[in-house]
Amino acid sequence: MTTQPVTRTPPKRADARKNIAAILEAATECLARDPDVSVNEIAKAAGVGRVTLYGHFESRAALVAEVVDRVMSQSEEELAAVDLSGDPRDALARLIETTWEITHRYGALVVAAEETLTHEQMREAHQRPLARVERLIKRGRREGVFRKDLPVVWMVSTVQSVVHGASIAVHRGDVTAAQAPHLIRETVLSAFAAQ
Amino acid sequence: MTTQPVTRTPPKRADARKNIAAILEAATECLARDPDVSVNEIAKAAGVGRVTLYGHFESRAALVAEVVDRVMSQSEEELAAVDLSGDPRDALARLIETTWEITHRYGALVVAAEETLTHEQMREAHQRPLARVERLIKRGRREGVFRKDLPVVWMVSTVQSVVHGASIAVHRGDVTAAQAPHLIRETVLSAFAAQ
DNA sequence: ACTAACCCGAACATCAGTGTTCAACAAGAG
DNA sequence: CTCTTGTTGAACACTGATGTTCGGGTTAGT
Repeated sequence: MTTQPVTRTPPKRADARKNIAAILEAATECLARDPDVSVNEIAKAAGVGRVTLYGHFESRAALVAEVVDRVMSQSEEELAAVDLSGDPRDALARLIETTWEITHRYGALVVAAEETLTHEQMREAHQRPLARVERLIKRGRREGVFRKDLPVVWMVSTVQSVVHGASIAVHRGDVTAAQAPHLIRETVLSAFAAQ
Repeated sequence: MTTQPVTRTPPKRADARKNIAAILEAATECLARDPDVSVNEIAKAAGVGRVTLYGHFESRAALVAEVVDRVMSQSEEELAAVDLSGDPRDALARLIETTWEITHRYGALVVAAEETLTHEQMREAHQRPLARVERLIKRGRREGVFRKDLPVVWMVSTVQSVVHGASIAVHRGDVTAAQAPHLIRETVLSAFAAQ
């Protein structure tokens, strides 16, 4: 999925590759700020003409899909590198830390994805990171450190809610980005603790 | 603010008043489902011509503002009726119950408001309900039943996050609307409990 | 240096939504 | 009953966005 299908066309020219990279980078940044940003602004931010952009991407939707795909695989990589062994509480804290960084970095990009991608694609995109949290929570319940009186699916959703809420709170200036991970961790772990 | 300025014009005709009511009702329902709904669809849902709608409301923005204003004052009324005395935990549970009902009922209307209203208007709209939660949390901290190691503003934001997350979870079918209040209450109270 | 690939701005077609005008028609208030 | 207010669909202008075409200019690769 993240591996590109082998193109049978001769390799692109150097400046074309550079422009494509610049467009993807600019699009990622722009969409993270404003999910409804126009193609025009993305092209301008990439230092490139709008026509050039359309030369490399079939449509706005295709560009957004490509950006989301890249961000997703990079995020997957980061999340896969998190150590989930040991005390589930510590593991969840580490997972939350990384999840927060990703969420904060890409801000409103998820909104752009929601507006562009199909529900099927969205479900697929959420599947792997969600499954990771779910596995960890289940282990914590088995080991008796997380409560068992709430549905697992709710607890997973709670992690997402609090992380997302923190992103908004930071954007609003209520708390700083530096203290956010601590607040999220403290809140979620208290909510999940077995009594 | 919620009181209409006394119009010096003669009272509207009966069918006009009825149509205005139908439009406001339809707009509330439509916007709660899709914040980007077109004026056309709102008019259709109200069983009225688009021109008629524009005869009663200067613009789409004016209509949205009116809808938000009405919803806000009704919500304010409901929230003001909540008994906030007694054990802060029980009081917060009651407040959460009502907050949940309102959030669930009006769904995506807040998104429509964000897209239409100014930041000033949004801040103003959030001020009163937020202040209510904040006062209650502060009292709970003074009385030693809520933790003091997290910023009050963060705790307020947490309530919002979890309620909003529950709305999404219900919409996604992960949990039912009936069990949502219980889950929210259980989660938030655990997160806020003094250790 | 030559050529194919690429860039770019301007102009165009298209589309969806907003907001307005008009003229015929319907209905409430007195 | 009648007159004023209100409703209506069709048609229009306008806006902002997407996506395309064209022609001339530029640049990377060999």
